[in-house]
Amino acid sequence: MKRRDFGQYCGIARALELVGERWALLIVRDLLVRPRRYTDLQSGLPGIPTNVLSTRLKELEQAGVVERRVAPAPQRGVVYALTPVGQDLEPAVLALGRWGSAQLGEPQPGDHVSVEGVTLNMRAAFQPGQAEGVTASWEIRAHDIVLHAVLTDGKLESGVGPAPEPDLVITAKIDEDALPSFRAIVTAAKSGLVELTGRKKLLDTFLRVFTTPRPA
Amino acid sequence: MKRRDFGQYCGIARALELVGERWALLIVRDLLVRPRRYTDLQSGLPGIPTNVLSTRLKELEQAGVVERRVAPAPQRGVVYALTPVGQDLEPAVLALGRWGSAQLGEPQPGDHVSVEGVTLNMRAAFQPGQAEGVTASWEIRAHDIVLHAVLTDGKLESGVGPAPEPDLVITAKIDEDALPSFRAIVTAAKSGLVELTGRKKLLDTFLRVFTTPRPA
DNA sequence: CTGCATCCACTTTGATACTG
DNA sequence: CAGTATCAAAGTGGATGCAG
Repeated sequence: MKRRDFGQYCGIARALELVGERWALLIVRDLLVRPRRYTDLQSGLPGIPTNVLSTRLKELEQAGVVERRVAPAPQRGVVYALTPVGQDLEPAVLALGRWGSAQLGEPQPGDHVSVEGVTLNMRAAFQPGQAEGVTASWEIRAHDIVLHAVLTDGKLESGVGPAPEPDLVITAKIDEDALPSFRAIVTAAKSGLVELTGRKKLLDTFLRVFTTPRPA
Repeated sequence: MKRRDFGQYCGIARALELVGERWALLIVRDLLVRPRRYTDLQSGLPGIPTNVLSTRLKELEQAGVVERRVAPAPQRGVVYALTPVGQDLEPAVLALGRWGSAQLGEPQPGDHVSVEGVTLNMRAAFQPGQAEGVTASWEIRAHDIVLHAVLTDGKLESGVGPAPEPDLVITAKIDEDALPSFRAIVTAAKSGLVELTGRKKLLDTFLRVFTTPRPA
């Protein structure tokens, strides 16, 4: 397996050699949220050819970014997860996501949204400066998407699924045929198109702590 | 010109659609340092096929990342520069560069180093926390590479070429046949393999402010 | 079922040559 | 200087096959 390189001794070039190929960073994005199986990745990345997914996983494994685990006793099967090196990609992925979010136009017909995507876009929107000292937890729901954000003294933990004891559950009322993207959720929240269960005042906190800078 | 997209309404996917193709971010890297002409880019990116450079520049222009300027009176010709949107990519490029720098092994035979690469790797190594309140300027030299870093009350300005009135000129003594990468420069500085002109105590400051985390 | 491998049409890349 | 033209090789997307 010969790697095509850029012939530059440079951190950026190296990064692109390791995770710059098509679909690679989207695989990493999904794995940043939680370990996934082959078919999970496949369905979370609509349009990825199966052989490309297979190839990428091998390359990422060889690059030391992804780890292939054969799950043990109970639910056996293969699970892909990020190595510590792979997890170190999070700041870079979030930075890219911030920039990309500002360049998002309207959803194209055929676009999909995954929980992983929404979770990462939420993390990208996180403003540590606005969160200092804040402790609170949210559960966010839209269509069939459920995720949570837990702030503990300004530190963020986030992931898929319900929060254990959410201070506030935000259910965004998004049009049946519209996409439940993070942006759409925030827009809904700003317009009051949400159902709130819990400490309703924490909605403003949420909107302050998770801010997508307006696209120019 | 049909864009292949990822079918996801997600900031990361959007970013990859706009600047995720081969060579694109390296072009952006070079332009983050200074506007360049076609042939400058070509020689700074050894190995890029000319038709690919041409195609990328058109795509990046259409994406609103790069601007094609026909230079006026004196030195006429075409100059490529980043738009404000393109400049907003800097945090993402630096984050990728930080990660990639940690994954750099030894230079491969045939690897090149460009001033643009060194400059960006230096910016990626910048630790704002260590620079608070610091005002100083350095000129860094190695082989035929010359760049500068000017800290004004903790704010960094950096670029190619000599500094106007450098507080310290650091000339790294790097083996004739070794690459003058930023990493090599830092290594040389740590080993005292440098020639210093000016306020020699600022070498330690430099090393503290520009720190590449050790690769694991 | 999951986790791929194989096959094939199509597109992109890389290398080189050439032009206004 | 600033690209276009050409063409072989590699990579991608889509469909299908198949073992555990």
